[in-house]
Amino acid sequence: MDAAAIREKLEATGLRCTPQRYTVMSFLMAHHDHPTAAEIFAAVNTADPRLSRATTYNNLRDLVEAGLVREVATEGRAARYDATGEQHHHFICDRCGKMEDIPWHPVPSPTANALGKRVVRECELIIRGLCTQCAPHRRTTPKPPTSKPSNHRSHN
Amino acid sequence: MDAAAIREKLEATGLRCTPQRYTVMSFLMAHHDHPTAAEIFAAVNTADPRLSRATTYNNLRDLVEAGLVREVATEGRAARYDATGEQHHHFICDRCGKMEDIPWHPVPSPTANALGKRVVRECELIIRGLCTQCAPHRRTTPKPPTSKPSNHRSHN
DNA sequence: ATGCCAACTTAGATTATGTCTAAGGTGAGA
DNA sequence: TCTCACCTTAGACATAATCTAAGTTGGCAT
Repeated sequence: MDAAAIREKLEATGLRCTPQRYTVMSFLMAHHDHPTAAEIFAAVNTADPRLSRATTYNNLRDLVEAGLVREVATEGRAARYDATGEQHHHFICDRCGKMEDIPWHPVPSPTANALGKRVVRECELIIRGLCTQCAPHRRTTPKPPTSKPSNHRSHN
Repeated sequence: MDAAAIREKLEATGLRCTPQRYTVMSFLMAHHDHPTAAEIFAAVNTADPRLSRATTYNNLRDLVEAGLVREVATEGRAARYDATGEQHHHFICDRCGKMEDIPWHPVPSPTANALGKRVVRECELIIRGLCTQCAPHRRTTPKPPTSKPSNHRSHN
């Protein structure tokens, strides 16, 4: 997506297209691996050292409120973001914690009975299991290369 | 579930049934509202002041690793826990952020094609929308009583 | 029975993540 | 050209989680 399109997207929601905001939005649209706020900050701050941490967080919040970006639900402590393009499901690896996108397919909503007066906007699937890299190992060595540290209580 | 049953559950996974661990497990089995680690600590520490914060976190991690407890995926920053009893889906309110359980119903796994070599353990639904309390309001006042603070950049 | 050792607990320090404060910059429209 | 709302910023602060180093406990080998 080109610059003008991003600008339009932002302005359509009432947000000014500042250089900082543009940079954050543009980064998110180019990275579909659910970066954390810290990762986004590191990347955009390297690209443009003017961009401060507070601004990164402010802009992420603004973009989420505007509906241009979503905060994905994960077990980790750091919030992860995703420029809402096409909808997709998520796969979370039990062993390495990695989160991957799974192509969208519609899922059945619970019965009206189970939902009561709740109003449903969307239904997303969280699939758990072993990712392509971890599946062959099954339950051998505890953790693969880059992952959640997970250093249990290794004690002394 | 009585004390002996909890003890057996713990010992079946190789964990000692210490008073502290028992207290944490027992609390989680009695509360199905996805308490945060901080809430769990506050509750168990009040019940038994010997129980320290580090121990609460250590035990939660041990229980999760043992598969007796799960850490639920949420957008919030604090991890939330759930004693794995019967499976259920989750509903997250867009407006107040509350997470509620939805009775289980089986959901279709994605096609083998979309999954590749991944091994699926379970599929959980995350349903988003407006909860019973928030639905009537639709998009009127920004937030209900007890919720995510959400105090945007209110500035000066 | 005793001593060992791994599992466990603990208080407090430390790290990681996110938010707030107070000040200043920017630009569209009066 | 003034103004005011919107925006950015550095750094202080708050919150959530983990680590450290020391002590406790209990099963078990001797």
